[in-house]
Amino acid sequence: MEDGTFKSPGYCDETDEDARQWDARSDCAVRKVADRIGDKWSVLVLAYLAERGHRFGELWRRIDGVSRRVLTVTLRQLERDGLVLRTVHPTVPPRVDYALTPLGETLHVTLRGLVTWAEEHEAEIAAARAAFDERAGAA
Amino acid sequence: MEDGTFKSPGYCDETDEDARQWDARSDCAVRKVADRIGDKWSVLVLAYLAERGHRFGELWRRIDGVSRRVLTVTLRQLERDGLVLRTVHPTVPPRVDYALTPLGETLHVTLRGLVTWAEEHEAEIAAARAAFDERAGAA
DNA sequence: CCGTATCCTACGAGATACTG
DNA sequence: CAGTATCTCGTAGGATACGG
Repeated sequence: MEDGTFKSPGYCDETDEDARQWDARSDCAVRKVADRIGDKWSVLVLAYLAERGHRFGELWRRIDGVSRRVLTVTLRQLERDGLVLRTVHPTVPPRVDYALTPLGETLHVTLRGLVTWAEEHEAEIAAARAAFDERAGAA
Repeated sequence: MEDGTFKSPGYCDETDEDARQWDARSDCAVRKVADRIGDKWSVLVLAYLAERGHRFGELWRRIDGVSRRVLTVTLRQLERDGLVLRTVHPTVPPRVDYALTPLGETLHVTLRGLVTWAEEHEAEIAAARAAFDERAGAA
């Protein structure tokens, strides 16, 4: 995340032809997107920017808990991947606006599916957890 | 951050009614699902199990790179959340089968959306990166 | 075969202070 | 205001060895 180098050994060097359905093949794509939005804040940033453009400090204030440094890093990654557009206004004091690119918006739409799933099945998961933990406690 | 105007560690104790669209509210659900499948291996496990049931060692061999310990932890979490079913056959040598629960399958379907997105936009992201890195290098 | 128990390291990420 | 520079630390996760 910090440095420019990319991941460790190659996950994406598959040659399986019969595995292209959704398994070995997709770990590549999934891994990539997971590395991108799987961190602690990217999804939140995407969510807020989907709502409307934000200035840096504005974003920072809304996403409470994130440090300026980490927010910066997060935004840089999203910018690097073409998901977020960064606009610097040469004023004083400086002003920087962030917004979603068209590509970023398509991702956001997809992400909503995940959020929806999470919201719809929150109760089921909680129930499963409770049951599991009780079994574990009983044992 | 420390001014108490917001909530520090608790993300999911919201009372906002007007925020239910997709912003502050959804960070809760998204955060939960992200914590669940945002780790290095869960998505892969889900993918393989969606294909068909697997035994432990089978899974371990297919997802090369994961340690037994971490695979165990991953599976336990998924089991705990009701996404994966673990069946122990009281034979000797022991045999343990893993499969997706119905809930797990619904998540898998949703996840495919993300994979599809990643595959469809892989090239765009690569291009954006190249452009970004070049700008960075030029500066 | 299917794990658990330990130990250990690398990296994500918070705190803090400084710059343009 | 919008970052950058350091330092530090918690923890996910790898290696390895042992247990049922």
